[in-house]
Amino acid sequence: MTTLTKLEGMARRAATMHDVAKIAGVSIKTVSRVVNNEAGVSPELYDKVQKAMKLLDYQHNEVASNLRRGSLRTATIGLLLEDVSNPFSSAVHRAVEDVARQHETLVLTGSNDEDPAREEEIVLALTSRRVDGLIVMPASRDTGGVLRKRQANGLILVDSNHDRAALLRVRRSGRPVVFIDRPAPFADADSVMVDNRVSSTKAVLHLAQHGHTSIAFLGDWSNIWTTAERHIGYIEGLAAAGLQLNARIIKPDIWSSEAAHHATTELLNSKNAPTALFTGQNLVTIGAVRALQQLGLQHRVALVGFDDFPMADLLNPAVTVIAQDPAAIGRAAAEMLFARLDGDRQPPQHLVVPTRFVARGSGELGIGESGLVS
Amino acid sequence: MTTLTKLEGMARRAATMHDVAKIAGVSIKTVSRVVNNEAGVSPELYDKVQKAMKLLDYQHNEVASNLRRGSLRTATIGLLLEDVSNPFSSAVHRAVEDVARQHETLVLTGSNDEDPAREEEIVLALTSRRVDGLIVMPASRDTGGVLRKRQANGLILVDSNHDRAALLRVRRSGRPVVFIDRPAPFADADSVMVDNRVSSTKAVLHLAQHGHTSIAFLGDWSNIWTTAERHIGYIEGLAAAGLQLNARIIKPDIWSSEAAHHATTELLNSKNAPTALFTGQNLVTIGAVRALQQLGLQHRVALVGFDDFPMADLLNPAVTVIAQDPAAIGRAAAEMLFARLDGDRQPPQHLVVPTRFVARGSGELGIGESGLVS
DNA sequence: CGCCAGTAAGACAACGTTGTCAATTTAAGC
DNA sequence: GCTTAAATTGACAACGTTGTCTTACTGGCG
Repeated sequence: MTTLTKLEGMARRAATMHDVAKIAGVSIKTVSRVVNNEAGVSPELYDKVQKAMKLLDYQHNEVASNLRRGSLRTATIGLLLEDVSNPFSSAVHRAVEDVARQHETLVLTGSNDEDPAREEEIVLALTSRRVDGLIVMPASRDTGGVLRKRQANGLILVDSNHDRAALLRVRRSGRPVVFIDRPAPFADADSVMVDNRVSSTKAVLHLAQHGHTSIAFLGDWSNIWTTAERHIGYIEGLAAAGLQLNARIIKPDIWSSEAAHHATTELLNSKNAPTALFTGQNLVTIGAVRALQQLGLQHRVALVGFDDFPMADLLNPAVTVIAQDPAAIGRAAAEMLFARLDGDRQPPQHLVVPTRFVARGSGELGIGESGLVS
Repeated sequence: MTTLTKLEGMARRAATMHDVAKIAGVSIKTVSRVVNNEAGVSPELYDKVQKAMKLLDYQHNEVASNLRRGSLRTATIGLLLEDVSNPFSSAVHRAVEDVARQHETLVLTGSNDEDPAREEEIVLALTSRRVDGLIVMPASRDTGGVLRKRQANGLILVDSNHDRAALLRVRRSGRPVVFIDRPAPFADADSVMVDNRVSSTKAVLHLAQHGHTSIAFLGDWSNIWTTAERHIGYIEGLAAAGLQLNARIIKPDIWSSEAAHHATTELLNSKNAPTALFTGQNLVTIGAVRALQQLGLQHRVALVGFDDFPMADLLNPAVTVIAQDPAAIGRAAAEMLFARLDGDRQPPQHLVVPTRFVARGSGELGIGESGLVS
């Protein structure tokens, strides 16, 4: 009664240890030992089991294995981004994947589209699949309430009151979460960000040094934390340069490249048009470039953008930017996460990854100058 | 003996149905019924269970659930790309995610970097986590053997002999696999691609129509299937236009933007330099643009590139391309996959997604012309 | 020859869940 | 009041694996 059994149910079902054991004529536990390379299996049986596994195309079921072992590790982490197809996000993704690979871990991704409800949905889906940890770029678009309040002496950021129930639950369950790009919504979580404020201040000072006194700000949704920080940096830059704040050349809440195109055109067609632009995000910069080209002003109006973008160096003039290093951000976040998974119990870390100011031409145009190149 | 039990082991362990049942004073099966919204639970018990779940922060364990239900669905699919941070790949990723969302499914991603060994590794990791299906952009870089053979009358593609053991196993286990961008390595799998050959022929004819008789080809690694197809399309285009094939203006195996830069410079500095370029890939096009700009020839040498890229329309001249629609490819592939998962038993489908020829200027430069813009 | 240590192998329960079926309660019909 | 059907509820096994413990065997030593 060792091997002779009609293999009836072979229809589609994947082979299990039971099947292997039956074929090899050993107990299921012995198969388990072989699979897990445990000691105490005689060479003959080891061989038999190996052959049976090959014959049946046995594939180890990690799901069941993890369940039995106490669901300690699924070797899977979750990565929540704004949009996986955004170049910034996808560069982060790749860096995270590379670190995860070193830990034999796979990455489950989701795009929240800045929608906190969608974010909750994804977090729930991730945790029900028992991911070991989470890297999250928290959504910050508002669902109704007010996120940001103006106060007499500047801007104060008010924490959003979306209920991050699912995220909170993850924290409480003891699984590590690292936040990227934006501050952690909970006090006790790690985060990796760049210094949006200081970088923006530098950009404005750079433009001021080239003689500009009328510098516009074009920003993404102002309830996004990074946008607000960059806005504050802009204001501080003007102050540091001794320039006036002029609300008429501040364009907030630009949600697309097209909107940026429109806003830029309007701005430059107005009386007292600015002589320099500081654009607070990727797509905004691109829209502004398009508008400048259409107006034929690309060599007369200076431009510095936050976030680098592909081809920025091939445009004419090439675009000066504050470049973030998404790969460094992703790598740092992933390394933090795996450190936590390996038992690191330090107090929460808040890493700041430096930005790089890349002068390419568009930010170095002086007043009235016509810096023709090629 | 209903609720009074010392909650000792509450340390870290996530709450299970057992815990909920104990608190609610019902059987575990009743909890299961509530969780799964099965009929036949009285309002009172339903309420009690709900309260207990909230109290304990109960989170359903899909892993165990799936195990019991027969591992039929994990509501997770695998997506294998060349590199998640490549714009083409990430656009595909996003489209796949959107379709997956409609099916309440998460996406596990991996980058194979054109390395078949890495691909096998990821496939193994994915299947051991029991993904429901796979979308794969098959790696085609060679690991030693010869993939492509020249024959007297053109190029013949030879199937690679990497052992795709893991992928084969997936197929045999009955789980669906859809291949994208490149043909399926097995006869019985679905695929979604563009017609690289015909599109390339069109590009060459377009250049010929603008008077060019000396049209160069710059291609990616020639053992990548798409590259080979585009090469064939190029040759067929020349033939259709009645032009000579000139091996000295064909530059194969360009592996980076920098290499493309170098190859282009060399080409245009040689005697009998071509008057038009057809670049067979994204990064190659970008390198060529950079070289043309540096040589000051961007308005004298025509250029058509395969694959659209960001900012192509903002360059001067704007770059004419054959644009693929990665979102359409991803969407189609995901829809095919879910159809299979829902029981579709049609013979293998091979979908061809159309390309779009986008004339922007660089491809419309005539011989000797100097099409100055702005 | 008997005893003990050491190794190899298997029996069994358990991980957290759900399918099956039996037990219990409730309501209704005569 | 008694029978019967319907609705609730729970006991138990099972999914595929691994941890724990027991059993069977080997050989060495006194």
